[in-house]
Amino acid sequence: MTRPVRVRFAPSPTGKLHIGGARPALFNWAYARRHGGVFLLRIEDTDPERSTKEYELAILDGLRWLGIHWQEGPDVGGPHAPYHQSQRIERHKQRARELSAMGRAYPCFCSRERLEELAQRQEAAKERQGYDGLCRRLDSQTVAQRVAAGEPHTLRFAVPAGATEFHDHIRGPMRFENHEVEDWVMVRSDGNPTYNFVVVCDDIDMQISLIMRGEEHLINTPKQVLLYHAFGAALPEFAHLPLMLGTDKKKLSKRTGDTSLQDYRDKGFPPEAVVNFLCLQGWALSGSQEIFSVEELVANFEIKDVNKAGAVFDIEKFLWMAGEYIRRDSVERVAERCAPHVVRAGLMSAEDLAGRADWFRSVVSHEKERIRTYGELPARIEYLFVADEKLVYGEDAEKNARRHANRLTTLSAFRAWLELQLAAGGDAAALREGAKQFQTEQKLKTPELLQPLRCALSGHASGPDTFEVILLLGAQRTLRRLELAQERLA
RNA sequence: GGUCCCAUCGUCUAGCCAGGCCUAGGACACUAGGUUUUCAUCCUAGCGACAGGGGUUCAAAUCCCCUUGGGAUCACCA
Repeated sequence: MTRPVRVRFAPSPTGKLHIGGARPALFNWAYARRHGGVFLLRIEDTDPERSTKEYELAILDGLRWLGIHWQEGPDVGGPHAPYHQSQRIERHKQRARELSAMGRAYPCFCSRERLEELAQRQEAAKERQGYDGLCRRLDSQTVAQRVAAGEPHTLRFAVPAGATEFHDHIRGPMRFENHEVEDWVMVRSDGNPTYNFVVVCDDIDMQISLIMRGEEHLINTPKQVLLYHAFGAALPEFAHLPLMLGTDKKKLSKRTGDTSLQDYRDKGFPPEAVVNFLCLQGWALSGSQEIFSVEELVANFEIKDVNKAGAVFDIEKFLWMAGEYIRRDSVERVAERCAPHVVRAGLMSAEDLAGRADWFRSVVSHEKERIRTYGELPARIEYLFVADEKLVYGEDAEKNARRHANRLTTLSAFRAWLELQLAAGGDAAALREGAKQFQTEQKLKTPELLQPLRCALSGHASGPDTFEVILLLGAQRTLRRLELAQERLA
């Protein structure tokens, strides 16, 4: 019963792409690539109240950012178009009529009030919740009359007796007793079909061979399996992925921090790191390799290796991984990706950046191993852009500088020495060597020279090599800052 | 509460399916050293887990059962 591999990701555009949603997308995509199948995108926009075009676009954009590509979808089309669920409604309605004609669904005239009452009664009696099947017992003549009279009604699926079984690739054999599954609403009183119905219609029509999705759908699956049987359609395979959890161990939500992919993108996480980290939540390449590429993922991804238990989203490890990707990347690319953050922070304009590309790359090369996200760069290098007079001395930096009683004379002497050195040219290494000599001649301990110096130049207690900072700043600003420091540190 | 799912260091995980190679491996975090003018990086070491109880077996983290704990879901939302 092998059929072509066709998998899908079917987000509903009612919000930004959630990181808990990006992972199933990623796994489906990897699975399709691994098996030479098709990965398609279907937009489940059947809730007009909450769906927006903006969200839809943002979701597509987010997926592309991660490097996930689809062969069929709303923007690229495909043999099973349309890929907007809302545009398939006539087909859904037709399928609903088919099921009615087969006697597998029946009209339900129960009012919302009665349903509410029923639920309350069941709750109070601690009975099983769910529809009691009142309208299922109506005789066909009565039903026909009431429908003809235009009485509002929903269409409910008539769940048969017995049990429903299916195999889950992650959880193994599953079995649900049908009497635990209520006669659920298939078509609303306004004529619009519900999720559990349309999702099956579309998955059948689009010949989906495997449905891989979050565990929250596991309990919906028997309803859907029953529908496949009713339609006489081939059952797809199922795989229910473990949930991504917040630190409270509950399903990840806005409550426990940033959950949208966009948030991490804005913060400057490398997309490769996001992909890698998302994979690591529930799947591992091996017991010892944390960092791996998408190619390695695709070459090794097996559903059976996916964990059953939910994974707590650990932002610390995520940040570590982001930093790891940045450190391993080239200066050129890190600079390129940091650029928008620097512009957004108002430090440089795009033109500045273009005009001083070499200088900026040099800045990045010295900060590359200190940042974990591209977004961390601006705050670290702001001192390079502020007016010399407005440089802020950090508390620690100033304390370190003031520790040395000879700071003013040291600064003054060093400034005089440096002025000559800078005029002569030379790289940071040469300056560093020269400064060592200066230090010896002046009988200074290293901190006596470098701590006041660092404070004067950057105002930070830590950062890149001081002599690199001098070159980054340039002669004029360096000397000016040393001058100012002699007043400010007095 | 009903139904369903799950259970290895604080966290992510390897090992489990095909029981012995496990004195349970790796990573993040944390701690202590080393390298560095500082910070970061890098290196070394340490801390730290098979939820509990029964079985099966010569042998169980691995198989079975129970308990406990956690989670998902109970819409005319997707």
